[in-house]
Amino acid sequence: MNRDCILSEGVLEKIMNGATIPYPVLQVLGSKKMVSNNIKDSERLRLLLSDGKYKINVAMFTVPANSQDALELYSVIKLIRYFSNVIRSKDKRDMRVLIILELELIYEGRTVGRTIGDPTTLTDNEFPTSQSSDSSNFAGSSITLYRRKNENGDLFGDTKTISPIASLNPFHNNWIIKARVINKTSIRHWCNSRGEGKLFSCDLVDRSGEIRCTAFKELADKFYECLNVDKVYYISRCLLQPINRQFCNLKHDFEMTTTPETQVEECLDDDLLIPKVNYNFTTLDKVAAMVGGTIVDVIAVCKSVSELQTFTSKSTNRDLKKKEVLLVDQSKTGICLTLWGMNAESFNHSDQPVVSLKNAKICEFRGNKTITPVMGSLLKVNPDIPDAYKLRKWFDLDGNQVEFNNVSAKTTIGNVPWMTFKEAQRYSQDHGDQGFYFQTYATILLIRVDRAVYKSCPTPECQKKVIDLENGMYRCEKCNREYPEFKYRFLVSMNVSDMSGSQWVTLFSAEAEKILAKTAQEIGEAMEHDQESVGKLFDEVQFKQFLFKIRAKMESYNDEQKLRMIVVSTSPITFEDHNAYLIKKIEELRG
DNA sequence: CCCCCCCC
Repeated sequence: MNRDCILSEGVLEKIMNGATIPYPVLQVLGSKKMVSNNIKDSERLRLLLSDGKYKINVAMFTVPANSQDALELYSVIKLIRYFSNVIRSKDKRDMRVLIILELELIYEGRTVGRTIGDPTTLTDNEFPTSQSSDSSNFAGSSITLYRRKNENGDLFGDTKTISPIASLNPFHNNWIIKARVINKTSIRHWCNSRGEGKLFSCDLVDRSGEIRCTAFKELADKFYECLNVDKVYYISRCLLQPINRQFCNLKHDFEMTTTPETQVEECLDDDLLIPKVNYNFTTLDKVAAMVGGTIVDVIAVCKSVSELQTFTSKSTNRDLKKKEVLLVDQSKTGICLTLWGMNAESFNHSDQPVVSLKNAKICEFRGNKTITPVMGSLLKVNPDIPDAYKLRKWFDLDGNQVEFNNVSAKTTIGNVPWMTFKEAQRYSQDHGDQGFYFQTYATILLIRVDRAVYKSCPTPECQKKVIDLENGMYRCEKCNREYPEFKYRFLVSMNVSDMSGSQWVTLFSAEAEKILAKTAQEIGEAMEHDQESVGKLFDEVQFKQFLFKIRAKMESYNDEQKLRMIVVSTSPITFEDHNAYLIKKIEELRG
């Protein structure tokens, strides 16, 4: 095969003069592992590359950790992402290099087996080494000369150029950035098979861009107090590594790690030109299409907020607090924001505010997407930014009336579809196995008083029914233990009816307590002494009407398929919503 | 070098 024509002949001269040529094809004529001071780094290569006409020996490439490809002699590669940049070498000489962020192996070296063409070496003199072509990207913004008296003969002692964050890369060592900390995590400990330690990270911005900086172990302690949110710092001598986009959506190809040589110095004359937060918002319709685990920035209106829910995790036995917020935006998409712990408790905004989230995680459960803040996320209510005002205006003008496509349908908030019991029974024939949610406006007809409460295991995380040994002890089969006491719990079976017919439904403690306005303990104790009063209490609830949100699922009992319906929430009916549903139904009937 | 972030 004649491969003489496959290289992008002459392209290196253009690239090394600042041009960006899409996907140049080059040949590897040599490679050498780079060694840098005190940083163990076997994956950085300095490459000798040829375009068939010219060759350069100043191409740098960080081999991705999972790369299977070997860049052996004579390989032919295609550059996917790259740029040329001026760096200062150890001998303080400026030189222009080609930095390759991503490449594709086209032909393995052994199949090519020779040098293509007769390339001549392009030397430094043939391409410019002034910073001008780089700085033009940041139009007179954060490239400033930082002059300072030499106080301690230290790093900032002589005249230095402040580098834009966007220009940082692993091949450029003598940089200083002037950046604002816009977000900082707390110190977190980890322990896994590879070891243990602690860390924190913070996000840094300047006018050119943003980057994450992480400090590990003793450096976490050293720098935690030195770096504070909203403050501006001069930072230098961190290690740059390719970004892991699974956990960081900052717009940068690299992230930084502090080293023992890292210098941090607060900039006391706070530079107002340095922005506060760089958002990169994704609209909710796009969020819905992304895979679980992705980190995104979103801005949306809180259409509704659930009650605080508290429960115990079955897998970890931990007590959890949760609140669900329905987020909507102009893409007519609704998505559930799940808040946990402190975030859930402190979120008390029922006035439909705008919220912005930086670095929130997309979660996926049975195909339904939700969003949740994670370590390193930044949640703001009514942020003072143009996007927030735009959204506010849209929602107040017409967003309120829009019907949203809720992509977190299987949560207790948002658009749970209306169905009558009869419709739900029919729907369950095809969809009952995986379960579904619906809502209906129904009347309580009958509560089974005798079995409304049961004696449960006193261990909070168990809840299993105990056996009364009738000697003052109660046995839990699940815990395989006997206890001197038990705890009453609700398991209420109720017959309710809507316009289509009646249905037996189950209520657990939270909802039963709401309807009966008594705790399971109170009812249980009353049952022991005064069954009549309990009967009366249940009579009072009879014929009361609620909007029932129900989870329906086909379950098998002794080889028999049975449709089980669990009430997940009861609330007073809003006739506005119910009427809108009825009108829609009537219009459907009229065709 | 973390990357867990909880529930159905």
